[in-house]
Amino acid sequence: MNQSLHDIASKADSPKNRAEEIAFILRDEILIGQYRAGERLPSERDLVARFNSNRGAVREATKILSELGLVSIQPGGARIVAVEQATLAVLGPLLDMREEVRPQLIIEFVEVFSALVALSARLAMSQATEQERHNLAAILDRFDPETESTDIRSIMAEFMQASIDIHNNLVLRLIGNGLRSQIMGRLDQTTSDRASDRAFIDAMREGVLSSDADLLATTVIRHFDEARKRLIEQAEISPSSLRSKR
Amino acid sequence: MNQSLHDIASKADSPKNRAEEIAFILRDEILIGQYRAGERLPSERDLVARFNSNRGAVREATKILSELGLVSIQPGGARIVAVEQATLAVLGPLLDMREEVRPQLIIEFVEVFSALVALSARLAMSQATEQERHNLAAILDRFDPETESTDIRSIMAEFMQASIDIHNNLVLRLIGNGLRSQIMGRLDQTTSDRASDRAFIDAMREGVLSSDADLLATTVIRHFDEARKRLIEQAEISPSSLRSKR
DNA sequence: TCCCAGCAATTGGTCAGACCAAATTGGTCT
DNA sequence: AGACCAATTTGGTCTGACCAATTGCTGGGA
Repeated sequence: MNQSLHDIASKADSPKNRAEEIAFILRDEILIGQYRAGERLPSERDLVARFNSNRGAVREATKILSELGLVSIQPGGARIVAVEQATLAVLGPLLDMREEVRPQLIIEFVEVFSALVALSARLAMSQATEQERHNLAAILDRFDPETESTDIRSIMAEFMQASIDIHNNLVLRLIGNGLRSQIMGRLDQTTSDRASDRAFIDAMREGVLSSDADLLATTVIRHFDEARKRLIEQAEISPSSLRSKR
Repeated sequence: MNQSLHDIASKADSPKNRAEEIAFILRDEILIGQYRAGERLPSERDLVARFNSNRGAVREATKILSELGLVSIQPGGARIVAVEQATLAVLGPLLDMREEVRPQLIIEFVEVFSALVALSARLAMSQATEQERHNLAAILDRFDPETESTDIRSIMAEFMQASIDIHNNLVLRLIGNGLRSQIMGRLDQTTSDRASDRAFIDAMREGVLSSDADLLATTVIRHFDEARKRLIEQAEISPSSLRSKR
């Protein structure tokens, strides 16, 4: 069977059925740039022939693509839509497929994620109970600079979730869901400065315990800004980083 | 013909085919709370009987729901998933369906949107050319406190888009897409303080022209914070606002 | 040469019916 | 009660057919 493309994509999503299998292959081909935006997707009957399947499965597959915002289906033909108009759900596949945009994409993610963590912390502080603040601090306490096992990334993710549980902002939660499912497990283990991490965590805990929203926000922003600068340096050093346009 | 404008403006999304029709009905029923999370969705064959359709259409419909994150389909049965685990795409329907959560949801949206606008403005300032900054200012200049027609909301939306075009952060763009498509045309025309709006716009323009990212960010945050407070007051005055849990 | 009306092929939308494998269910035996 | 098993239900796959709208070609007229 043809699984070459599938293997690349299988980092996170494994198709549950034939329709998803077809959808994922087509999705990856679109993201790779095999079809240009505005072009027509092969007709359902052609896809049936290509994938040796049936129209039912193919239609379900194209339905998925249209739900991702990658194609626009109309009677007469389906057309490819620019990635810029798609859904957050294309982020993960994009990270898996396009090696050359990975560094830049990760930087962009950090920029947004930091703002959202700062916002979430701020909102949580405005209505957290004593107990809830201690729970947040407990999450931060799990960080241990000695052991390599404790990943500051997972701690931040958990902190984000916990703070969302406090303020219960559904919009923020849904965005968080999207980002988490797309990014989780796709980030490299970049070595970070453990001492700086330690200081960051400590500042966070102080902010949480004293319920100082401003301190929390600035701490988060500053830390992620450093992380961003590190990432940019790495991207500039590594080859094939001269990306102008997507 | 060109129906994009109509599509965006129309409050209720009109199904393009039978599958979407079925999907939207089921989606709304789930969001209303007709099925509880964890419950089983009626079997495909039952749905065929109920909607007087065929399994192909019904399967496409459930595929859409699963893509929205509202149901989890497995051999043996499909189960309803909690709204909290869904996609941003449920926001719009939620605004349309659940009158009682509308005010709270709008407040939550404003909280997130303001943070994103502030971030976007900040990112844009860090790399905008002279020309681009003037374009941003031109958008703000469209605001005219005398005429009722100029909606500050649409100006902010346009400003957001323009700033995204400058920094070109794909993550932020995708989130913006999701929010825009869900919120556009579903917000009431709340009367705002035109004088305060004028001051806000002026401060924004000054920040843009002087490329002062910090001024921009604080201006945005402060203005939306006022808007939020107004919304909270309105929500507390209006009936059925004592919302505890979703 | 250019434009466009009209025709034919293509395309997505809908539908009916069949079989398979996995999961669920309900009853039975221990 | 609990473990086990068989029947039923359920989603997954597949075939083949017809309709309506769109598309694209083509031939005739300006």
